[in-house]
Amino acid sequence: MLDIRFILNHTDTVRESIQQRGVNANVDELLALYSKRQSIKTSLDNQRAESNRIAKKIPTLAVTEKKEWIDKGRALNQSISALEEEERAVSALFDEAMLTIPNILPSDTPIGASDDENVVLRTHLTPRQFDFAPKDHVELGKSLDLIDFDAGAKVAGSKFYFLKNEAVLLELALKLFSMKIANEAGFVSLITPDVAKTSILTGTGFSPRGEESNIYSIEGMDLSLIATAEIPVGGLHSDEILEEAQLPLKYVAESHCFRREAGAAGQESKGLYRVHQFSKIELFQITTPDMGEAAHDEILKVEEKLYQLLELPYRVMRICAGDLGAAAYKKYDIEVWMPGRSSDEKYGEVTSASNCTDFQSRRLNIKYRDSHHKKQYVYTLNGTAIALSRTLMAILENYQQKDGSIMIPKVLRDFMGKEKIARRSI
RNA sequence: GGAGAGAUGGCUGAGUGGUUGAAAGCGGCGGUCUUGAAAACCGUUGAGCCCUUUCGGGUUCCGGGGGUUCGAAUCCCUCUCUCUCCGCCA
Repeated sequence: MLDIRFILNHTDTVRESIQQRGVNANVDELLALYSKRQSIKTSLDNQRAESNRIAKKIPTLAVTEKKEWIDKGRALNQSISALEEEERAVSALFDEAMLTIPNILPSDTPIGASDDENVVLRTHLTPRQFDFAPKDHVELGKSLDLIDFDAGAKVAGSKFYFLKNEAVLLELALKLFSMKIANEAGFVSLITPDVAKTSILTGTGFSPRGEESNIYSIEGMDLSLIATAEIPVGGLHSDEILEEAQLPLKYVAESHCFRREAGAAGQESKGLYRVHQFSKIELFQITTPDMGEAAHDEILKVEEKLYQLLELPYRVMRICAGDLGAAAYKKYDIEVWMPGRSSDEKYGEVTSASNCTDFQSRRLNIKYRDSHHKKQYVYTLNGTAIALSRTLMAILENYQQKDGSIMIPKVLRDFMGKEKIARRSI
């Protein structure tokens, strides 16, 4: 959420962001609601002041005079109640409108409507040339008995799966490996609740309700399954005032992700690429505004280090205006080479690092006391260290051998206790 | 799941219907003292919103929501959370 005063003073900047992102948000309506709310509030304040004056006066009055003023107070309070109701209604509309306004954009944001217009910043490693016809991870997962989509569908529906055998070890190894690297960079490990309250969801910028919501809500409770650990970790310090000396706070969390992915289908979502449940390791930082840019770079650096150590070919993307989430001011993705993908470029997104500036912290109410003892909103940044299922599929596809076996990346061998996944003799 | 106790400012903790936005202590900030620091002493110190050039003024907020009353931190209802005991359980 932006600051309403910022919107009032920089209306054109906000309009530009809305236009460049191509989102549906009406600033004029918001401003109209704001001024309507203000005028109601002003007269409400005036009436309350009068009511308080009357209440204070009564104990000083003679018994004979009291009745008259008690009646006056009662009458005034009826008018106040009516105004309060009006104020509630307008405020609700105003709050709703505020939620539709996205973060602003830095001036160097690439212009574009969709992920097609994201900009390649750099590329690491040249994709391998196969001297045989490579299989995709679905085939590999089946032939090596690593992933069972049929069983997942039977138990939980389509787009659920069981991991089996070395796929389980590989996932666990990736978790430990990435946690360890993040720890070395000063990130504190967390395992979070897998559900969160609506206020935390909306504070982080997620919407649990509505047709397009990507969130599973729990029937009859004010709880939803989390779509990323960004949600509970963002909520961890909500309603707190931090000391500047505590910042930056750096967290790395095991992130269980539950997503409805309503309407997402087709070749691009084949196999493990787009599923209802997966895990990742998530990086999160809480910083002062000054530190934001450096923290963003640091998160990206950790991400790149992980994929470099895994020796997977990747490219770093700067995300264009139209492909940014509402909370993100600036965002980088890492895309890994996945030879089994059907798209032309065969790179698939595995991480995403966002600088959300104070957009989340304003809703979550996370502040810090600066050197002048002034309270300011913190910046929040988040990024995927490793998307486990997508990295798993990238490893299967990149490390496959002519004989159908899969080599294990060197950095994972100690965690796995083996260096190769071979066909089991049945 | 049952029974009880509680939730007050950055923290501890008073406060059961009318200058209580809130005692006291701690912490923070400013000052006196000191070569410097500590101690001591003095002063100051919650947040949001609105009006105001400044000074200042108004309003809301004592876990959340609702109610009683001219007036609620204080009374009533309800929800959430914490603690103790019992039950259940990995």
